[in-house]
Amino acid sequence: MPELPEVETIRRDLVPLLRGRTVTRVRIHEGGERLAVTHSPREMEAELAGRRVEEIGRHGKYLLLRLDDGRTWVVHLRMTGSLVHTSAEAPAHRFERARIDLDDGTSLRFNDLRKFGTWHLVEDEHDAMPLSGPDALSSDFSPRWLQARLKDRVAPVKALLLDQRIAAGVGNIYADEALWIAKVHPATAAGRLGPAKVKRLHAAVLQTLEESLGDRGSSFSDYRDGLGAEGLHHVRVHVFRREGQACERCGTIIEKTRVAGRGTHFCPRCQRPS
DNA sequence: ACTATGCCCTGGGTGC
DNA sequence: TGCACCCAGGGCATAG
Repeated sequence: MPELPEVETIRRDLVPLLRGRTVTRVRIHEGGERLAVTHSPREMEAELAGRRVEEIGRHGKYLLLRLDDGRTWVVHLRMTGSLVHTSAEAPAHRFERARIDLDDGTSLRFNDLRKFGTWHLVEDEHDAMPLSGPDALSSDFSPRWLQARLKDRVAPVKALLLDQRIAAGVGNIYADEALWIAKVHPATAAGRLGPAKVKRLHAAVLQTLEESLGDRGSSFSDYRDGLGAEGLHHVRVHVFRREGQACERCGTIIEKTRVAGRGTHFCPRCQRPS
């Protein structure tokens, strides 16, 4: 599941391969009717053909391919999507949903087992991500901002960490990791966290995202970087999918439960309810 | 305004 | 070996 560190790794991989390149042809394969949100598959193919990619940006988990006609091609990988640069001749991945051929004879493949990934082609990129707040690695995501967003809320703090309006880019892996680092129980009513704990949680979010980015992301299942390789961070996580194993801080067995409708991993000793 | 729930989708894993 | 069932979850819609 690509979250901020994974999408940023892909972005950095693709910048030198894609910037300044012109799209010669796009093919959305049979069964990809839901991929292009703003256009039909045939329209999307036609609109993208001939466009040059000027810049590649990112906001939260969205990749932003800024085109020479002023529009932005907004790509979201959801849980199982990947965008991998290959030769034109490389055989299709088992779950290839679309291919993008470039003017240097290479191609990009959009692979997505569960078909949840989306493409938008828009004049204003905000239209493609209306519920996104500050990117979690931007200065707009500050301790003060987080404090204000959590104040008086009774929802579990984990649910709010997953809310892209509060911290765009945080997903299930890094929410669990940040809560462990900050020693906060995931089901704590957000408004009950004092300023010191909120500050600790904010720092923990940055820490886990940056550590994973340094490892080129986590490959728990389908995530691949822009060249098709796995990330390295999944072997260094503290709690995510480590239920039944010892907490590396205190030795207590990590538990798995359900919070905000998501699988949630935590240390019952380090992260006592407060 | 906030919170909870269900939907989308499909392969992999489990239990019988 | 085969089959039915359940699980994973980001973003969004909807209900309460």
